[in-house]
Amino acid sequence: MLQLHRLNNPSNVIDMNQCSACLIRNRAICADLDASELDALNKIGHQQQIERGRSLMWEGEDAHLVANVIDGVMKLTSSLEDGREQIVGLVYPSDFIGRPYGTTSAQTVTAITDTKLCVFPRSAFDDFAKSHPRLEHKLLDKTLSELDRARQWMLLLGRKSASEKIASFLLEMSERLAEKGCTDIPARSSFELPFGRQQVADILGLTIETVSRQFTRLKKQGLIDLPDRRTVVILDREALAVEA
Amino acid sequence: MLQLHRLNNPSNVIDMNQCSACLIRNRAICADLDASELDALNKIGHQQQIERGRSLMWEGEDAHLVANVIDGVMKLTSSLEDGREQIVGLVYPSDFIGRPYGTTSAQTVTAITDTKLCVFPRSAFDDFAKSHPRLEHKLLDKTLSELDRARQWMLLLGRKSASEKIASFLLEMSERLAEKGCTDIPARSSFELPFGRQQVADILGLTIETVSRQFTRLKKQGLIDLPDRRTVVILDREALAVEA
DNA sequence: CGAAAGGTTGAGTGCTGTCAACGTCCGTGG
DNA sequence: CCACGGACGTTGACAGCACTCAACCTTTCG
Repeated sequence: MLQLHRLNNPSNVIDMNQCSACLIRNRAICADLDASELDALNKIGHQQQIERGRSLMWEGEDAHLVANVIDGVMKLTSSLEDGREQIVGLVYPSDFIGRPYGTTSAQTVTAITDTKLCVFPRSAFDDFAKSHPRLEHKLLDKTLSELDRARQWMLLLGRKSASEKIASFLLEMSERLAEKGCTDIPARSSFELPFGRQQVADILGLTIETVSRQFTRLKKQGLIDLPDRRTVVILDREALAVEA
Repeated sequence: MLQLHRLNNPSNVIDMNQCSACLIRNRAICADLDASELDALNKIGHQQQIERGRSLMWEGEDAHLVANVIDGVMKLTSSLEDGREQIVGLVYPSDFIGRPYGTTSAQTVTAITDTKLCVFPRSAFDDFAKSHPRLEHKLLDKTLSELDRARQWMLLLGRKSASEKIASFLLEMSERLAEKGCTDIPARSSFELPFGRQQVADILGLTIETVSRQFTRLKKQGLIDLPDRRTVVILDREALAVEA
């Protein structure tokens, strides 16, 4: 009975407790809120699971919600009419999704892994944000960082060769995934990609064949190892950095 | 004497009057501020001219200031060690420059035309912003829009062919420049590019030769005309849209 | 075991980059 | 007025990188 209550009423005290136990509590936009503010925010939102492959919103369509990723990885994609697709952003735990103060989503948002979200109706969130400067401040800071990251990515897309793209990608992934995993080793050398080859291609603006060829080339040259299709071991980080 | 006073003391009443007479007053981040707030903001900033080709801040270096563009066009660039360069953003009048709450600039900011700026020391601006939610709100809204724009651009860089890039670019430029010019004609068909060919190439992730070839091809096909090296006339907008 | 999804490898082509020559515009100075 | 030089842009020849198409391999799962 209590369980049921928890599931159906996201706006009760127990949910607030969940919030304070939230793993991303310190990094998400709600980090600077106090208990009563958190309670108020909780009243307008709820947690939601979304399974791998499912989309939360679509490019060009009205987006009635915004969300925080609690666990899992999602992708933001833009597409051309003929089906060509580009991944324009990756969303990790504690990252924010959606376009506050706007109506339509400029990208499609899709779960790459099974994902747990904290979802808010956009209009209610907008009202809340406007009256809570500390939350807007956090959101601004995150958005500015995301903009810098997107622009760095533009350099990769516009000016790097396939081999440079792959090397840069592997290095960034090793840093990002280590970051989230909180490993002791400063630069973790073995990690599991949450992406298939096609998604790597969509991230780098390449074809799946080119990605595959570059992976095997790096393996043959001994810079990396690929024990299975998803995990990557960086054997020679220096050499990889030179390629990038 | 009064003139001199105006030039040397940006924080006086006369400057505030300049603000209220500012052409971009309604579109910049200061739009929602009242007279007294504007006065306070004015006390920490000043206007500055920057001539074509000069840079305001450099990639990777500490950026001690942020700014609003009043008039002119600037570019944000990222570069690789070997000199390859990508333009990752264009800054028009009323747009904001710099990274509040951060220390180093992720891009180089350079004037494409002679430019008039409203410059603020970053730390003073940060303090002001933190205590003025309406300004932060404006800034957040602008940043979110800029992020969407950057991501749309990533689709172009990663997935479009040279001809598609050029067509998309010309259409976007015709809209953007018309927007700023406030012409009566809804979709203006003749406009002057503020960029040389090399800069167009840096925007689109192409070489100067490819840009040149695509321009002449479109001219030969009758989709556009190029009366001189800087002005573009769109003759067949439909066909151009099909290419993009 | 068979089928489907995902990944690798090969052959061939074409788009776009590279290198180089030439053309055009414009300001400077003889 | 013309000659010159430099910045900018165009054009051509050629090469190579990455895409396309296709076959085949590997893994997964019913």
